[in-house]
Amino acid sequence: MAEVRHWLMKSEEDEYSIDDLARDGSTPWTGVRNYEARNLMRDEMKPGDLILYYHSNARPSGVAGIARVASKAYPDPLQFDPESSYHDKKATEEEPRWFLVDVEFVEKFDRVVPLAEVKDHPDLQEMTLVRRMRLSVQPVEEEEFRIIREMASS
DNA sequence: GCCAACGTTGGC
DNA sequence: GCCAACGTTGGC
Repeated sequence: MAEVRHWLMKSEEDEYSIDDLARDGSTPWTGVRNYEARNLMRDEMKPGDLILYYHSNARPSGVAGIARVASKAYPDPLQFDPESSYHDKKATEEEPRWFLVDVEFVEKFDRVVPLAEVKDHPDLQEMTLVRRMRLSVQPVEEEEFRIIREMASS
């Protein structure tokens, strides 16, 4: 079996929080409309990979828990839905443009690890979260994942 | 709510 | 194919 990889995925707390994921068990990660984020989901993620669940637009923003990749990549159904704000009229069933994976709940942290603490930690300076503000799906090193999980329980 | 960062679009 | 204008993300 291939090695488990680690990721970070952002969700606006008001839109879909770690509590929503805990309630639902799992959810299709709809609405990603950034090519780099799409490519990671489509080409790199596999079932069993672990995810830091990040709340954006929150008070404070930060890592709220852990989730897991629960499916292979498949086309985001909302791109075909004219009623959806995620509709993409250039996408067709034959040639989908946007892909997603299902994400399942693993655990909610006892406390959110705020972005400010991540930015302050000397061993987390290379994280995409610190260096590039606007990518909503991003790779995380195993060591970074471990450090943040530890920060949540201290 | 403001606004900086930065990805995307479209005119040329 | 450059790059200015535009739109969105997301911290604060």
